[in-house]
Amino acid sequence: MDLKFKLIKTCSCGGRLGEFQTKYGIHKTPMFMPVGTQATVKTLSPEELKAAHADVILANTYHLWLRPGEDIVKDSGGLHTFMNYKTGPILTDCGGFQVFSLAKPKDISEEGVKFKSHIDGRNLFLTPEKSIEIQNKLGSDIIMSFDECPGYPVSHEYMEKSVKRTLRWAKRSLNANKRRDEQAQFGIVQGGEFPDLRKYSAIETAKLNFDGYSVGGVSVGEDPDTKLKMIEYTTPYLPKDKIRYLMGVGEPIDLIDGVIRGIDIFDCVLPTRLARHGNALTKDGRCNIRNAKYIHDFTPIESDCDCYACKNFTKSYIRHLIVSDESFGQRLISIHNIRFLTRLMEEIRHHIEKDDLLEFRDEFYNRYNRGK
RNA sequence: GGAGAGAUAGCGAAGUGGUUAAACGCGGCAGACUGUAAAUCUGUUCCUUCGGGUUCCAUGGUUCGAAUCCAUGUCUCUCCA
Repeated sequence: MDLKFKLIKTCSCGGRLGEFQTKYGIHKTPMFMPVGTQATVKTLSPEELKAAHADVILANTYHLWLRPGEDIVKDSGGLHTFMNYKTGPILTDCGGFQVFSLAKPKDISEEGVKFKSHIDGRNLFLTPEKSIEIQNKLGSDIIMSFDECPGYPVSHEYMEKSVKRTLRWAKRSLNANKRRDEQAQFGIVQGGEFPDLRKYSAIETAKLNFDGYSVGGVSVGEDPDTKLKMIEYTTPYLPKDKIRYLMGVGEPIDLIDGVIRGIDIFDCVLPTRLARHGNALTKDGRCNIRNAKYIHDFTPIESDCDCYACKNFTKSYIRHLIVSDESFGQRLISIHNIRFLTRLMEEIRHHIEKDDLLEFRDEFYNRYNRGK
């Protein structure tokens, strides 16, 4: 499916203002996508996601393959129907990251990856073809090619081998997609911290003519400077008329820095995971709502935030819920954190338009880190 | 009135002569979290001017040494009248 990505403006610092189209409408970039691995953005209903201005959301091939099984989702009418998410597109990740993050042993060969189920320990074999077949059955709007996500650090020698294999897997993933007309497909660039490999991976992946390109292998344990370099080594070699997707990055300042380096869309578990652990994102940095200093704080998490949590509840109350292990507290902070990031993206788009994104970046950075 | 059982740090609960300032859990106080094996994980939790000080109901005793043994007292629980 052609996403009809339109690059509206590139600001002087490199930030891109754009939009793309799906049957759900026009989607503005830069954009943040919340993660709903198991066909649910944890603790949130589709209505709450919409209210938090979530647009595209993620789901995961690996998890849904194991449970409930892609055929169940298909029989239900597809992922949108299964989870009743009707207001925006769904992107499915390919399962490559799970091969990286799940416990060993794993055995990576040309054919695919042998590893063990985290649920019952049974042997699994995931290949590019299998990943795409599952994603075809899930019926997401954007699917990801199967890649290897090496950790950090990894030797240049290994990374080169891995990048070339991921490239071969990208071709196989493309050939395996039986629903290209309905499901857009992205390729994933790897290459770790190595400029030559990032460049090679970007150029060669771009030759395959995907509908968009991901920067993968980021946020796998590297330091902040290296993370930015990984992006800088990649985006110059990606086609300008296609979406660039930075996978797994969601720290507010990283989103701005990513946009400055030419990224259009992001996904991350951070806002929802932090929320479940009692951390609210604010312009003044993270707010650990469990802290005793909020016991008597009857103000909202952020007074200028338009989310349901901030419009209706105080820090004192939300703290009480979190400390008491009440799920409503996790839900309220999840709503806020997602809205915080969607609002941040709105601001980023605004500042690309005004062409003062770098100034905004510095202001945001200073305020966000002032308490530290 | 009689017979048993017990009292350990904020709470619950180990520990029956030294390596015990006292396991473990909860609670408290903080921290981490980046394509979700995460409503998870980590640190810390008697006082301290960091030298040390004072602890296991109370008091007295035995011992080189006691939360641990003995005596008395106080309180709590169970059962029988």
